[in-house]
Amino acid sequence: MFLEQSGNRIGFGEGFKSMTINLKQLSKLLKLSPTTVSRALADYPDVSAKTRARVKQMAIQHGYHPTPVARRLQKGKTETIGIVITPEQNYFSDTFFIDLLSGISNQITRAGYELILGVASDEEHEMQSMRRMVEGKRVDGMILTLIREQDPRVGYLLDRDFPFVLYGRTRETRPYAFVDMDGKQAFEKACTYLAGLGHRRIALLNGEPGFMFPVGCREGYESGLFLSGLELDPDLIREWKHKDPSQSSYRWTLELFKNDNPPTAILFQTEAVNGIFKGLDELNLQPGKDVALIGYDDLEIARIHRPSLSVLRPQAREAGQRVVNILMEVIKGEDPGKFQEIHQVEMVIRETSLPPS
Amino acid sequence: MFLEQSGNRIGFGEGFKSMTINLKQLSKLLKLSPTTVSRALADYPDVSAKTRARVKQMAIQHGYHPTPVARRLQKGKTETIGIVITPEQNYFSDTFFIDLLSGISNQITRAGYELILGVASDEEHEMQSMRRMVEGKRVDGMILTLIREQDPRVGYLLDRDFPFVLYGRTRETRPYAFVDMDGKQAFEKACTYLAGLGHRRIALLNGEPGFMFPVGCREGYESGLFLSGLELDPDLIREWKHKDPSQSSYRWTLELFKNDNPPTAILFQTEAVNGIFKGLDELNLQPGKDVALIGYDDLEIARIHRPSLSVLRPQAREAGQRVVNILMEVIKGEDPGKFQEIHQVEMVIRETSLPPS
DNA sequence: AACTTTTCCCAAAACGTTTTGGAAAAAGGA
DNA sequence: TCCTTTTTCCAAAACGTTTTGGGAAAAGTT
Repeated sequence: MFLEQSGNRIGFGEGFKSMTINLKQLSKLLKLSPTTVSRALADYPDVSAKTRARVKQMAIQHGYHPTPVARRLQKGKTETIGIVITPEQNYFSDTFFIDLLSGISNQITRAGYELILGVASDEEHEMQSMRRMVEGKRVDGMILTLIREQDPRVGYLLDRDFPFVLYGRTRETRPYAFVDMDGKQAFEKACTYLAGLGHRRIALLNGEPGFMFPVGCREGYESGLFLSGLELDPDLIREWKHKDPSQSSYRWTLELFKNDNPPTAILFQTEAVNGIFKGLDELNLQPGKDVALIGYDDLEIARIHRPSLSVLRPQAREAGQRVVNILMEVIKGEDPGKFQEIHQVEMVIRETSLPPS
Repeated sequence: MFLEQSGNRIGFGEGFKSMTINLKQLSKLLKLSPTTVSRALADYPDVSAKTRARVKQMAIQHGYHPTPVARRLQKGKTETIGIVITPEQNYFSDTFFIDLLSGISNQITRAGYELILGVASDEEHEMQSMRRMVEGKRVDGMILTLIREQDPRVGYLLDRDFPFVLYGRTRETRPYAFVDMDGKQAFEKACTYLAGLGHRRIALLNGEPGFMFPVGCREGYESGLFLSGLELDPDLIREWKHKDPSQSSYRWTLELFKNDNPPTAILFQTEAVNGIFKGLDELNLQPGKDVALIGYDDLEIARIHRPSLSVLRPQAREAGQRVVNILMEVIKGEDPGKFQEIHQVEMVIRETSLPPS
């Protein structure tokens, strides 16, 4: 292999300075001032239609793009949004989260902004990664996910008056912007639906305590039982762990059926479905037939499993887009308290939500 | 809710300009020139130890961080690395990919750089997202994953002499930097191991054609057969699709066992394991007992499944770190052809790799 | 024709750093 | 003491934009 051929790529250490034309050069080419060229490209009204066209054409011809770094310095904005993920908490196995991220990313791009990603191994690093972004002046705003009941990140950002939007909610009295799914309404709907089918023993295999989402799930579950005239039986409520959803939900599934009066239906987050299937299999119970199942989140497995899983389906992409749009408003200086959205969740009935046998 | 209380957060539209102290202010406080302060913080030798200490102390006291945007402009670098993911191709269900990303992210942070993320819905958007980063002067270098045999991204970047590193390889004669797992060696090892146990009919349920990784897997598989004195039977090779690994691998599993002389062992990428388990279940075959299984990638399911799955385990975190370190060298101007790493993959024997019954 | 308004353009400043190219002060050597 | 070297600091320029605050020319008005 001839390595000599790489001799012509010297000087890439110059980064964005090399390669392309800049404003001054372009303006020289056009025999105009940089001012006019800049304003022409930005569609200011004080440059004639003719020169504007000429400028734009020349810009395209030479592939000119204003260097973002320079614009950012002048504008005093980073044009950048930060997000920190913690794979430890297994959020990622979710196609749901990817959809959310996809909505976020696309909307950010549309706004001409950038999304910078931090990957933290635990709660402490999560905070550390966020502080680097905020105090290091690397972002104009933050997006937070996987919110805890008491979430130090929220207090931190509120104290600094730094723009942010939550996907989810937390226990905090000061106003802040968020987009959340109506987990309560979703679980209430699923619960009353099952009760309507005749189920009397409905279990809840809930997410990890400490996080905010399971709180709403439980509220919806209890409210659903109440509306259906059913008693709450604490023995029918269990909580799995983020660290290994499959393992813990498997154990708790077995546990649920040790009951003298076992459940005929289970509500849960779809993340936990593998453990549940495994548990039911071991108990020789057919999912959907012997035990009705409704999961929250429409993961791939829900669709491909036979019988296919009835689910509650949050619109993650849309939510992601809303999060970004709201964050842009907050960055502009709008009052975050004005932006508190709770999105409805649709229920998709498939094969695992039959009446009790 | 009293919204008036947010009256004190006016003016955040100023972005990073507000909030914190800048170099000039800090230098005034210290009665030094900005030059000296800057150089003191950067540990230049031409500032006395005493003032250096004084400067650093004051900087910490006031929480001063040089504004990255300004530094980038001056240095002519974005201090930013780009990566584009395409969830469509289902890469993300992999804890493996998260580990890779985690290694990448941490190493980038350590270098004081930023990782910007693009999320593309398909191949075309993938290219578009990358072009935005490269031509828009938003990054100093790119990281590419999920490489295809013919990958237009590689040609594009080579043509522009733009720094990049592949996680994976492609068919390209010009020299480029990459970090790859030795899929060939891994599959060869797994294959000879199974043959050593007495298996004579070993199937390969390979990844999607068009991508580069399955090419190595197949080579290793064939080489393993050869080394073990076994014939290659094309009927024992099938390929699933990225779009729905479970569904397609399920179908191909059933297909494999329609054979008059069915396999007693299957090699595959762990992504496809759900489909395989389902297929075997339907055929009343016990994984591990009736059919030996070795998957590539140590996903959660491999560990928690009973029987637990024997796997080939790539060190994703380390690979991610290497990718970044190499990219930094390439950005500095080093010859990319010098950096071509192939990492060994270890085999973890668990419960699904027994001799044939 | 003289004055006013509108249209179109531009020079200079600013954004917050780092780097360049000295220069003054201190220390060392004769 | 005078000259040389070393130490320590700094003013000014530069990075590539956008914005500010006009100003000249053209068009409209009387």
